[in-house]
Amino acid sequence: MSERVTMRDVAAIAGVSSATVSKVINERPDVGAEVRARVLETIARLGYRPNAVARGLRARHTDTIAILTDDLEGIFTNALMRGVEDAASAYDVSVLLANSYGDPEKERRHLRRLLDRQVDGLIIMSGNRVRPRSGPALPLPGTPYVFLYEYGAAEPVPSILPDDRSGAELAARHLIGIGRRRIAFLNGPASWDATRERLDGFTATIREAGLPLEPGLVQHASSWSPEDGFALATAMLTGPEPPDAIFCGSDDLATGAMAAVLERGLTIPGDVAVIGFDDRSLAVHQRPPLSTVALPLHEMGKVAGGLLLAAIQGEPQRHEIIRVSCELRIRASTIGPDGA
Amino acid sequence: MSERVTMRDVAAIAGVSSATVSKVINERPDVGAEVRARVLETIARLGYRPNAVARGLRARHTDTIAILTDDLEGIFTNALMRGVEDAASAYDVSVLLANSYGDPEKERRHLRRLLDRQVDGLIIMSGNRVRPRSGPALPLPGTPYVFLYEYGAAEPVPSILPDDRSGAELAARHLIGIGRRRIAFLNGPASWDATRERLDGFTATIREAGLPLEPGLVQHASSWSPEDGFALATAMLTGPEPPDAIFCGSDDLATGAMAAVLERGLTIPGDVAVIGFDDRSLAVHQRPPLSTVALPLHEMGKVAGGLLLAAIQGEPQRHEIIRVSCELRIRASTIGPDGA
DNA sequence: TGTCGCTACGAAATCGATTACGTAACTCGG
DNA sequence: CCGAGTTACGTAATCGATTTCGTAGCGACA
Repeated sequence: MSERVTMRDVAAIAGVSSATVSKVINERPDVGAEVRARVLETIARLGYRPNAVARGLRARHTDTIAILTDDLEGIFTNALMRGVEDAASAYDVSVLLANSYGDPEKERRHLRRLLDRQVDGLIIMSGNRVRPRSGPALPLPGTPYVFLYEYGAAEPVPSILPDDRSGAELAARHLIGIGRRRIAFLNGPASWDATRERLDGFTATIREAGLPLEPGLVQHASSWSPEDGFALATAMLTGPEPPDAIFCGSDDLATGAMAAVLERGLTIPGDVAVIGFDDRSLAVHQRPPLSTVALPLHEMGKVAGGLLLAAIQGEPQRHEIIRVSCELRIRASTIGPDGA
Repeated sequence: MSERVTMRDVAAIAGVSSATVSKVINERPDVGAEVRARVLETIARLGYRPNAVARGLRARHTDTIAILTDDLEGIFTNALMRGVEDAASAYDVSVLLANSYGDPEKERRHLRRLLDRQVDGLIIMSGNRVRPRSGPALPLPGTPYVFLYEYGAAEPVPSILPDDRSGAELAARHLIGIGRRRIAFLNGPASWDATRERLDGFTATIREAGLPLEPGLVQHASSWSPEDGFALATAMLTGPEPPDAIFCGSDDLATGAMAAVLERGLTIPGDVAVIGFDDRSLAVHQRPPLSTVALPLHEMGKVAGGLLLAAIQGEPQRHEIIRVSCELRIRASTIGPDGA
């Protein structure tokens, strides 16, 4: 229970007023070199640290932004948050994480608390409450916010998304480039916006190359799970003309698809090349290691953080959807020892 | 930039003093029913929310605790944090997450910031700075803290760990129970405390059952990766007397081990039963689904949160290592269609 | 009726910083 | 040598709540 040393203590010992100490800390110009040195020395000697709560009260900003997410497993949040932190650390702003785990009530509570806590801005990865399906949206009084990895936001604020369409194009072109002719797309659930955009990119590229695009080659799974990937891939492979490449909507789907290929005694990538989407860490540990289209999570976070910080500094916010390019990660499931 | 409504506004409109408003909010007894109702009505009508920063300054507590972690991937942190949040929500305390991603400098900065921010307590899952290998530990002035999932803490504070020893016993007994006689232990790196404890539990159980315990049956991997699991399991299986069961130190190791078993044309669990440790989400998606010893992450978080909150309420802290029991999750890799 | 004890409320200090403003001391040109 | 301008520091208000303490009003009781 040792009493913390306050600014007054420093001032008294250094023989100046607390206003001067404050000026030294905030590096204001109107303080002499001699006094500054004495104050600095006293601060160091006493181990003084400013009380951020008191500072926040008076200064009317807390140098804190928050991420509001509902990512159950925290799979994507980690990388996204790291990007945001990288952007924020340049401004000496710290980042809070509030996870509702998909519970709207929790989300509401979190949002209220964050606002009570006077965060300077919000990154929203969870739109249940802010843009609810029904009922009024929670007002965000004067607090800037941006959407991150949230499809379909209509507010007049930036919204940062991966470039799903061009990501799918990347995958398709890669498979075409290694000589595949019957390329299947094992897409995610049709209800997701991302799958539609990826479908567009895939279809355009395949059509452009003059390759077949039969209904059987393009399927929507009903979830993103490996189990669904296994089931759908098995169905594709048992058809009359099986594909020689499968582009999967997620690494999990691809994991299941690879199991299906191997179980039928076919080789990867010799008989069937497989490529995923996301680049989750499991991708590299697959046998064979899974080629994939990497989601630019870190970069997306950086962009979101940068825009939010700019908005906090007073820059006007426009409504724009910012697409961040995906990156192709080529591994052994498309170019392997038994391939090409 | 709409000015936020303050307590004074509420007081003025309700025709009372701000002291009274404060009392209503904090549910103090000395306020009449009639006035209370009027204040409450005014608060609701104006949409007033108390400013947590101002409150924290005067009340000298912020109703906030923080988790300091260095978990790069955030694999365990998510579940742990959820446990902490569950414990904290009963006290209406919110939980901050600070991740150093293994960078000691970042950890130092986070810790300083959290203390500046006057958090009421800390859960430490990252001991670099608090108990550094070299150099002085950062003092935590009057702020209670507990260690969570941190081996080898020597401070006079509680330290919450999984019961690794009995977890290993659980696995060994299960394998014995399904009739296996040559049980191998593909343990994690020997430098980790947990592996030693698991080894103790495993050895004791096997010895007690009178089963063989040759050096070849007990191996340490040099990492926790599937690749190492694959390599070591392959070595075990190509020996003169291959095991009929493999207990792996992590689900990742087990994933590699299963691949090794299958690649040699053996069946799981028919020829070789495989069981892991951790119960990461990938376990259930394996083919076959992986039996495993589940780390009680959620419960550990709850215990840690509960103890920290108790300490904040003023209860004295003892130095004790609290072990939380692991749980056996039996799936098809030990009891499957081709097994038993 | 006078006094004691409660109850219910308000005035004002307080938490620990930031900041607008006032003012000595000093500089410098005319 | 004087007045304006600059520099360097201090005084005091302020941020928005909590909390201590004082007191008006009331009922009860002797």
